[in-house]
Amino acid sequence: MSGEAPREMRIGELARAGNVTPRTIRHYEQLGLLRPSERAASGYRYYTEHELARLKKIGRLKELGLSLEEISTVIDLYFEDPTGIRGKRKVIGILESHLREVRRRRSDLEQFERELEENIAKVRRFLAEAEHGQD
Amino acid sequence: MSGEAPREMRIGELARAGNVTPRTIRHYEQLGLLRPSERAASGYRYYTEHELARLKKIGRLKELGLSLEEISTVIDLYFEDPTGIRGKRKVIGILESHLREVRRRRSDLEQFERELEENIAKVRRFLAEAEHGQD
DNA sequence: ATTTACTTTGACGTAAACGTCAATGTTTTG
DNA sequence: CAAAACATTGACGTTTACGTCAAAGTAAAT
Repeated sequence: MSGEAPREMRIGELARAGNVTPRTIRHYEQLGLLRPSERAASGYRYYTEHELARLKKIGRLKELGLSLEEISTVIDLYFEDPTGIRGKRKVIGILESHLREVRRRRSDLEQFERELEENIAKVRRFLAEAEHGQD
Repeated sequence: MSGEAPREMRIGELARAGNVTPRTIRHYEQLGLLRPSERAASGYRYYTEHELARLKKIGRLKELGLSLEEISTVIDLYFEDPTGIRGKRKVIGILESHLREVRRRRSDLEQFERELEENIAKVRRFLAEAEHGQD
């Protein structure tokens, strides 16, 4: 009725699945970013799909340009269910500042995108002219 | 008829305008990324608007996740006037891959923005409920 | 019961991108 | 022209995000 035997894996397998190295996973653990679901008597770390999802989320947040430390301040907002009452306003404050930052970066990227399009068009024109003349 | 006296500035002013430090500018110079337009007999570096534009471009390429070394291999594509004929297609190829990257990152940011908005709304709802109940 | 493959905890190493003196020279300003 | 503000070249320091041993224990496969 209850436990679906949640498919455990060790650090190597998690690393392959998450496209990182075991060292990276241990590093994340040191920063408090990703803890194993269980620790065997031997000392071996065991993980489940849940930790894999978290690992992947960390990767995406990294691609956004967040440092691991920044990630550690927000990652739980994605995984903890928000039933605690304490500090809700602070959480909102943090999320809102992240939102502002994301919007700023997005508009920077839009600007850059336009510049790139212009540059490409410019080079294309030169290319076309050149092909008309000699080659 | 010719020289419009192109408004020179020293490293400190360029740094402020580009929102970096003088150290950063010297570092970029060491990497061959950004050279002063002139070097006075005193040793002082002098820059113009052209170098400021270049400095800003470096910043944007950095935000794209390029390393300074990668930037040094492509930055000239943005500033050399494209009258040379050789390698135009390669240039277009690089610019287009940058464009693809920019678009990918932009859509990632959009996704993240939506997630943030959702999370904020969610926490807000919990906050409102809690205030209804006790507090 | 051995190999063989994995994992553990240190602990030192590294690459990138600057930060931060220090000692000294330069430019500007009152 | 003296003081304040700014710049120069070293050169060592720092942070981030891991890489890379080493020594030793554990698990899996034959």
